[in-house]
Amino acid sequence: MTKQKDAVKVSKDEKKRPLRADALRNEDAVLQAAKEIFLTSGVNAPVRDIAAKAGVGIGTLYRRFPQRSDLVASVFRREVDDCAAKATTLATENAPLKALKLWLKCYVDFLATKKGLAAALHSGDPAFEALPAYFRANFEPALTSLLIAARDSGEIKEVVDPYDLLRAIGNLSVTNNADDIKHTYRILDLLINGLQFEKKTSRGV
Amino acid sequence: MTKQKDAVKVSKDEKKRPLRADALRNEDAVLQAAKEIFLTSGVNAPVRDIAAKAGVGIGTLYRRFPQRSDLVASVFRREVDDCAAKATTLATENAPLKALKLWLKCYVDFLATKKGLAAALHSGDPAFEALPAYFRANFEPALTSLLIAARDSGEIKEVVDPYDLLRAIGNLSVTNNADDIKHTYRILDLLINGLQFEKKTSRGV
DNA sequence: TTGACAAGCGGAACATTGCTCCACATACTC
DNA sequence: GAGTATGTGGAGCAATGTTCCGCTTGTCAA
Repeated sequence: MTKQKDAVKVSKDEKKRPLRADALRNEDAVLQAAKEIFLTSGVNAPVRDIAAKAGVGIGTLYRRFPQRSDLVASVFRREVDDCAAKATTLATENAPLKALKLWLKCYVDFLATKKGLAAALHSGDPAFEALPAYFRANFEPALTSLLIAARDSGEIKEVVDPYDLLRAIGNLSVTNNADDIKHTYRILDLLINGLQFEKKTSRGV
Repeated sequence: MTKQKDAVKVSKDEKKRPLRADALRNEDAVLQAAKEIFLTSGVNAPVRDIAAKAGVGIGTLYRRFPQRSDLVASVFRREVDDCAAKATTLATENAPLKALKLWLKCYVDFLATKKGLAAALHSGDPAFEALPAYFRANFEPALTSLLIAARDSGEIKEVVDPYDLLRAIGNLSVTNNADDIKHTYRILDLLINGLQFEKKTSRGV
């Protein structure tokens, strides 16, 4: 209503005001603390522990994340963002095939830390409903660009459907235990190897 | 130590004494109540509700099932037992193929009520670790005998690997929503149909 | 049938944890 | 520097898992 608000509004593109600096800091601290605690104690860790680790009060945490599940979902989204963003970084710093390999390893590592979350995803909590779509919406383009770059450079012959590949690796990781990650890496090598050569025409069985 | 105890011990095969009659009744009531409540409210339903529905005190429930997860696991085992036992019943009351069909439908229904449990199974709680093995140890023989009977009677041509079939149907059920059970039935019909005819030699792709 | 007592029962009480509320603090605007 | 919207912190509430223990009851020898 007032001039000030309008002035502020102009400087920002949507809401009335930017978040206060301390609020931003706190939000970041909470997400970081939650990420670490989820990793060590699982997604069912007490909210109090997360607030304590982040050095903020419980009220602060709840203002930003009204429900436990909101926090879990935010951490998840943030990690998806990080992992997907790494595709760009890796692509600029490495040859296409190398970038592809490195990123797929990142992806496996990402999955490896999501054990407890798989259970949460199936809990029926509405806060989690959008996560699979978010997952796909971020990872599929990331992998697609890596695959295309590798094919254009001639380092791989085939471009598999990115979603198929993501799912295949996902299934690998889900079925295996935490310490089977070596096994997952080996199968991953096999998959990458397969990408590098002309597909033979399959016949019979 | 005393004669009495020895006498009792002889009449029983393992522990010192049989469970008191009321204790047995209560255990049964709790399992029944838990089964119903898990179905309507999920496996996270309050323990108090279950005790109330069973008409017993909380202490009674906790004596028999020291942890929530013990109760969940017991209910699960009991349902596995029931479902597996039905294979025998159905086999004696029906022609082999009919028995097979009916049992697979039972199995689908069993799976349909296990949505919340899938999440619990991946929660990492040690009480659940043995459940997948229990699942397989009971269902695989049950299905095997039905399949063999149907093949011996000539009603089906192929005997697929029972575990493959169990898993395939399991995956069907997991991927689909609760009201997609009709769809699962249709695919199940297809599978059964496939069993009834000679397998064609596959070629290409 | 009865008495003795171990086995079992029930629920009050405690512990943990998700979440709310509001008096107080502080970053931002002018 | 003052005023105020914004944000903070943690006490406290409610729900729920779990323990504890005095009372009740099924069981069995006599």
